[in-house]
Amino acid sequence: MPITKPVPAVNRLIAGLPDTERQRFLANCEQVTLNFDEVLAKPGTPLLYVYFPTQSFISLTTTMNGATRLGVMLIGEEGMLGISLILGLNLSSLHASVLGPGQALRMETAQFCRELELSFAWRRLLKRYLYVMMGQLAQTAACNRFHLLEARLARWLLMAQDRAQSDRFHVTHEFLALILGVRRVGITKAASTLQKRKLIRYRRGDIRILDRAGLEASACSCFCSDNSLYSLIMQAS
Amino acid sequence: MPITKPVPAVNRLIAGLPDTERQRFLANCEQVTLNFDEVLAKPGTPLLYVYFPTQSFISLTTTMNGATRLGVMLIGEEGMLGISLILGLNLSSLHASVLGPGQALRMETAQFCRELELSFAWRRLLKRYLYVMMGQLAQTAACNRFHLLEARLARWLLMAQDRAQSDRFHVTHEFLALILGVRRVGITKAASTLQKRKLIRYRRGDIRILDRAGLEASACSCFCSDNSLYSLIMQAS
DNA sequence: GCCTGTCTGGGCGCTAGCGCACATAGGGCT
DNA sequence: AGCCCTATGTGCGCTAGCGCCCAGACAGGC
Repeated sequence: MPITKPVPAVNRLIAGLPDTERQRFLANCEQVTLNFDEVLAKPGTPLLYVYFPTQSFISLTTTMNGATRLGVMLIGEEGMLGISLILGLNLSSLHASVLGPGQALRMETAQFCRELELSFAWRRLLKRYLYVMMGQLAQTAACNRFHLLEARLARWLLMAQDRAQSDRFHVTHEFLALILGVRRVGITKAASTLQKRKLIRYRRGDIRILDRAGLEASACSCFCSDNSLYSLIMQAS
Repeated sequence: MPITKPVPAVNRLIAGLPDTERQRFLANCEQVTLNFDEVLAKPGTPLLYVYFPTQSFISLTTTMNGATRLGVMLIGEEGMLGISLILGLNLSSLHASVLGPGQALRMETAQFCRELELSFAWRRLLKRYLYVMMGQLAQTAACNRFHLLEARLARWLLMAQDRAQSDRFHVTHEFLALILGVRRVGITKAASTLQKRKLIRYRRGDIRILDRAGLEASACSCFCSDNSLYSLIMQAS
């Protein structure tokens, strides 16, 4: 069995459960390693498992006309994949793939539905999480419309850093272009500006955040708004 | 009491309830007239009433930094205002104002919560409606990113026509600019192209759809996707 | 060592939409 | 009638990002 990081590998949603429920839930979960670029959900198909990233993170993208894609959400240890089950629907409308490889907990969807029925705490928590997601979705929509690429890129890098729980992660310009809905060259230009300002450093897909504060200053306010909304709703008694 | 239109004034969500529940629910509703530009919800504040438009429609917009706004959703007889209550939160994250004046049914939020607790059918219906809204939100995000203004305008006009249940309604270029997140001049340009092509006609804020089929051809595919998603999810047994 | 595939950088002409400023026209009010 | 306010139309220079293409640079496999 591989040695895990010294940091306890938890998921914030699961951590939000009352002690006894959490124990029971964890006992029914399965620990898995997610590999880079692994596809966990396709639009229009049901999910087999729900996932709770602990040290990995997942990217959700919309698909238009089957071709064009656009990143709409990033899921790390603060969230889960499969939230639509709280609405009683096992149907993904988005594409989900692994962006940050690593550990996650998972559970079969049928089993998870049973857990939901049993646990008021789970339902309450996940309804709140869904509310936050909707808020962030609306925020992202506006962000894509109004903010300049450099600011959006900075925002995204910060979000990724939080979810990777590390100041380095792997993502190429090509991939960023797909997620932010721009050309690859656009990313190259924006990223190299950030690099010249010593905020980040990258080399063949390995990105490293050098100056988080500076990056926050370059990012649009959406990053802040998202975080405020999350803590406002999720920690509310 | 004013004479209503010959068309039966119903709301599709309410119509989706089983007969006995619908009767009871309607008995507890209040019929109101919504006035143009009336504000029904502000971000960060609780709702007093939930609204079910029957012949009116409501526009939802995000607010960024308090200033810039962007339309994200349109609510007519196919939907409701106050869906976040299904998540157990009485908190609007969006701005809601009346765009198409007319009749609507409303209920106090506290009362509505009680109805939700009592009715499995309501919960099921509204969870599905929320799922559809999320899908449409993601679609709109991508639409705003990729599609040209003229197509987005055409899409919006079609959505408004459906919700107004009429081929004419009132909305100025200025307002459209706000909702679509562009300059007023941009709307003037796009709208006059549509007018030259005899798809629409407008004069001082009074818009009339002349050629729906033609407009559909000019609109982006998002209009179709939205409708498909709605009927797929809402009519499913 | 070489070769191939992936990743990053840069140039060039183009367009949608921006910001700003001004012009015209209809409707309602006095 | 005269006036003002709102709604629409137009012109001009500017920029972010597009599409396309090619160049260099590094890594891994043979």
